[in-house]
Amino acid sequence: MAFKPQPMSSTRFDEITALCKRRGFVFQSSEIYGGLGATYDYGPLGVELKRNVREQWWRDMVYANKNIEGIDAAILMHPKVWKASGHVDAFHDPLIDDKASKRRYRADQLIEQHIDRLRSKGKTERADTVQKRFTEALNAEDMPKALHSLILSEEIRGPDSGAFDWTDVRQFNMMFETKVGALAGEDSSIYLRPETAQGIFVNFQNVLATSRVQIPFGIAQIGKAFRNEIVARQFIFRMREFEQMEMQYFVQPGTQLEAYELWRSRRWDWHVRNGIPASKLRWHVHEKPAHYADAAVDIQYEFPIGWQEIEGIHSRTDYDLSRHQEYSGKKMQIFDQASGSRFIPYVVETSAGLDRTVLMLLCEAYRKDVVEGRSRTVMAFAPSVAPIKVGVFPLLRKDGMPERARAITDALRCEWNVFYDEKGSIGKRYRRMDEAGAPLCITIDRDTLEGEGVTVRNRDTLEQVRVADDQVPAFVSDAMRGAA
RNA sequence: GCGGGAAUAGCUCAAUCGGUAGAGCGUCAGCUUCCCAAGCUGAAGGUCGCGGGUUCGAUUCCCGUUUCCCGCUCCA
Repeated sequence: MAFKPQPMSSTRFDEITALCKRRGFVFQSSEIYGGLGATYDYGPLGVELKRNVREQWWRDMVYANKNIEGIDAAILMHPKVWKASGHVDAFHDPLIDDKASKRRYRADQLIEQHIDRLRSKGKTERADTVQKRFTEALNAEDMPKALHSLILSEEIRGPDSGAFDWTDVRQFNMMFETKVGALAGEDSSIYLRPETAQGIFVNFQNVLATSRVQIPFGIAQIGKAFRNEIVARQFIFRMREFEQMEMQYFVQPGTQLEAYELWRSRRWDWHVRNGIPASKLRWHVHEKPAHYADAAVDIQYEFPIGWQEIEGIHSRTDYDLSRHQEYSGKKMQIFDQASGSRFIPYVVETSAGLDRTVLMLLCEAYRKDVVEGRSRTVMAFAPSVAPIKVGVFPLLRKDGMPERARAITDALRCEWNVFYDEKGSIGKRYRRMDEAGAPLCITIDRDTLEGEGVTVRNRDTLEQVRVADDQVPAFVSDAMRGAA
């Protein structure tokens, strides 16, 4: 996965994060205690935005496809899951820093290179000795320390600096560990899942047996995942606790690339439908897919901080199911009646970051423009994801306008998230709703009391139209579905 | 994780050469105004990021720590 930070042009990104806090989209976690790194909370507007994204995804992935079912697996899973998936090995790297060059290396790889060098110089005996000590160190109780002393005693130097100025070897475990009291065995440590996909794979047979789906079919899930990032920065783009929207699509071996192409375009279109212009999206093809994949591509969005991945579409082969079959001893096969054969399905994965999608929508929606010489800040959300759908105001706080406005608010409240406001000048109230991203504002004026209907103000065009009272719900409905 | 910078009201910032802090905006209460914020009045809100040290006294000086920003580094 390529992560190339671009030079920050980022007053704009800062402005967006500031607005998020000011208006209640996103707060830093545990702020009153000084904050917890790379962890954020969603405020009243943020939670609505996030819920809307989640619902749009579920609608498009689960309801819109008769062969896709949803699940909601636990965050805690049996430790063997992560052995089977390869995460235990892949997430435990012993790392060491060269203080001179400020570069970081895998400690085990430094030693392996050292051994290779000895061999190529013909110092076979010496290489064997080091190899033996290396193997011992890897199995040592304090493996990082053992590797460290081996690097020191062999006087292995920094490959880039030639210096001999190392930090300690530290093990960066990307998975969060926690304890389960009742778990049998020598170790009660278990992990908070680093991805939601495995919850789908381990339930593959359960879903197959209970939901009458037939291959090809998909299992969808939205849920939290946890990664102990070494460097976690850039607001909610990279968090230690984050939420994924994943769908694993199970297909006949040999048809995976067809499914891969299908989901590539489906996922791209979904982002466009949420209001992201295609010009701000691009494909990023993995030249060297991960060990389990035969094809992999990311959808990237052009954030103010540069092009960054928001979703991956990966053809994962039968790697995961095969591994679970091997580690669990349970069959992960499907019986094909037509041919009478059994096979382990291939899997095409769509894996989108929910928080990243939210951040993308925030960045895309944010704009400043000028209305009659006055600047305004607008969150131009698509109606489908806007946290507040309609603001309702009495033009004046008298003559029965507030009562009338409240009645209209209550009528809309059961279907839409509406916001009633009678404070301050009408212009100020419009601007407040602009910052919250409400697509429509309804204003009750004297003519409304005379039976002339209400005015509906469009956030983006600032146009106002008069709508009869009894037509308001239908008008709002149409607007929210994009008809207006 | 390393190096550099920063941290004062919700936000943007000021002041105190060491003697417990102000403004604008925002928020709240009211007034005014029939349609695009910065009209009027009033109020709330800060142990000056946190902990320790020096001092009669620390927001100010020193040390540590946390968080944020920038650069590097890492990432299935």
